[in-house]
Amino acid sequence: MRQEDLGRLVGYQLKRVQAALRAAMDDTLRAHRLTTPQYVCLELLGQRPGLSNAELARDAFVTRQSMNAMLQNLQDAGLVERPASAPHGRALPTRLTPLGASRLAAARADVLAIERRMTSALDEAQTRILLAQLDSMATALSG
Amino acid sequence: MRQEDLGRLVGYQLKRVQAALRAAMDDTLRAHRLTTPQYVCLELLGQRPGLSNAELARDAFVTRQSMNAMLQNLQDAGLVERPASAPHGRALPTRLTPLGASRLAAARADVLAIERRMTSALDEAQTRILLAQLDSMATALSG
DNA sequence: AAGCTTATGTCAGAATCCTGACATGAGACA
DNA sequence: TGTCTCATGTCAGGATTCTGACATAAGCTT
Repeated sequence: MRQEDLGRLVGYQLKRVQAALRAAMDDTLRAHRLTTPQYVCLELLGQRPGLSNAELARDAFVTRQSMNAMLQNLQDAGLVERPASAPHGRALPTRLTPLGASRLAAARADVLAIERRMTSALDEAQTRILLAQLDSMATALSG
Repeated sequence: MRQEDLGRLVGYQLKRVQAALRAAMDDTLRAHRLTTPQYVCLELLGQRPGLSNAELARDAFVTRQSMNAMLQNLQDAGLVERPASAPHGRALPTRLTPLGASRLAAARADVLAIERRMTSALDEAQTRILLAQLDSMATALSG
């Protein structure tokens, strides 16, 4: 097939996998009435309740403005809740509603199935090495 | 449950690396007056001259409409050229102008430096394995 | 106490990208 | 030949995200 130079760059293959993963997640999450960024937001809140908008934005790799709009939608859908006033500073700690928690649990099963399918060619040791390599790549770029 | 921590998911680390890579490329390419998608487009044309808009879109992981707008900008900037009418079918084969080729060469040096920095912790054998793993992950999701 | 720094939430505007739709050109096939 | 299917380029509209900017709140330094 096409054996062009671009395919031998890690950055290009990275983008290719990420695009395929995003498409697979969008397809699956549509049945749960969630977008991929929304799912990431719910997952973060499920594991670390009380995160502020800015913290969520950093961990989801979007801007504060984008995450704020996303939280508005999730709040209107009744999946998350925020206090009207800040208990400390300006940060508004966000939490999942019972509806949001159940929606997350249902969606997570399907997303984990995608993750398993994606890494089906890798055993546990290879996956561990891959995670370490990805971590070193991210820190090499950010740090 | 620590096992289901987001950081232990390959998909999340993938997104993290991709975000860091995109930020690094945006910063570097700004000096060349190029965006990251525009650079990818020029790189594709540099290696496979005469690609159509639809082919470029597929290989750059964007829609035809987005790529078409991108080509309009690159054409206005004098970096690429397209014939006014299609020599066969409806596809308009696009090529780099001399200015586009030189711009690409200058930008490529900086982008390859980022690629090397990103994979600085990996030797040649590890990089080869990583590329193979990423390829298997993409095909497992798409196929 | 006063000023500086940092972080957060928010508003306004623009740029980017996408979904949906339509007409055109080429090849396949009855 | 006529029709069907597929791919391409393009238009219109909307959704998402970003950049830039501002005011507020807490911690720290002087």
